[in-house]
Amino acid sequence: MNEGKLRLTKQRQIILAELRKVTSHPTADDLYNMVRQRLPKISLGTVYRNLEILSDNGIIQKLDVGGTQKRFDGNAERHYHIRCASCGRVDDLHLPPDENVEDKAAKLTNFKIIRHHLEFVGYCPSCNGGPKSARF
Amino acid sequence: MNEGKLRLTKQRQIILAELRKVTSHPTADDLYNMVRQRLPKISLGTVYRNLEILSDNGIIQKLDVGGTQKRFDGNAERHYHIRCASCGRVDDLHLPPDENVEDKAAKLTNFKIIRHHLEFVGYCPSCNGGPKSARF
DNA sequence: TTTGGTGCAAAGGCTTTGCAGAAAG
DNA sequence: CTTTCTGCAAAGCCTTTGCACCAAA
Repeated sequence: MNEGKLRLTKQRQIILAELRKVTSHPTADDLYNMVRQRLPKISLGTVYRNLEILSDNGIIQKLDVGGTQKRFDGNAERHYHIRCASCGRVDDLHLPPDENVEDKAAKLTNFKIIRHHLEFVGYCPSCNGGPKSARF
Repeated sequence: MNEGKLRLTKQRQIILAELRKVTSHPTADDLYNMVRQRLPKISLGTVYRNLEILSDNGIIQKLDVGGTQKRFDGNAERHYHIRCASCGRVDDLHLPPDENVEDKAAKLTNFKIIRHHLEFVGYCPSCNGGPKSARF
């Protein structure tokens, strides 16, 4: 975690700006390629470090929606996601967050609940026939 | 994926038996250590391969509940999970799966929905004071 | 037999980290 | 100035894979 104050470096500003431009929930590597168009000398390590810092501070969200890579969301508000089982694309789902569900869960466990995640898996419009039609 | 027929090898049977013994959602490495007590010569690669095959065939579930390692669940029925933000422990949550939520989501997207996952994050009884008291 | 499975070790893929120099405040 | 940040490269960690031998059916 990061205890000190954050500096507004060029790298940090551009990473955040690029992430906020899109709704595609890019991976760290995606962001690296996006940012590189404006800052060709930036390193992948810097992108990882900044994404970590920004999400630790609640400025962005780090998503773990399945797959091998983490994804990032420039929208820090609570919302749900849907992922394509075929191409991996992740979209926002504008379903109002269910507040009651945490109370219901609280009654069934001894955990102190902090938050919940709801993720849908399906086939996106481009992959719609199912897995076969989606492989190339 | 696996198209051929499955053989009932000693390794496969014991991996499945050990996984079904527990409700702790072990990682591949956890299982490796569990199985090694009965089959000392088994390799970690075999554990990974079998867990993959078993989950591809719907006999077990592979979980991606956050953190760096995947976890495995010997209970193939649909159910939700709760993870401790401090120690990483994952418990089952016996909240009845919400069937309606997939219909609601379907109206908001062009995806063909296959399934959904609901995961809670909190502090487990052992870590209950929050993150500070939980670090050793 | 035939064909899928195993053990071993190496390779892979994503992410983190040590370090010396650069830059923000 | 002081402290954080950056670029680079190496290291780390989890998982997958190639290969020769083994074993289930």
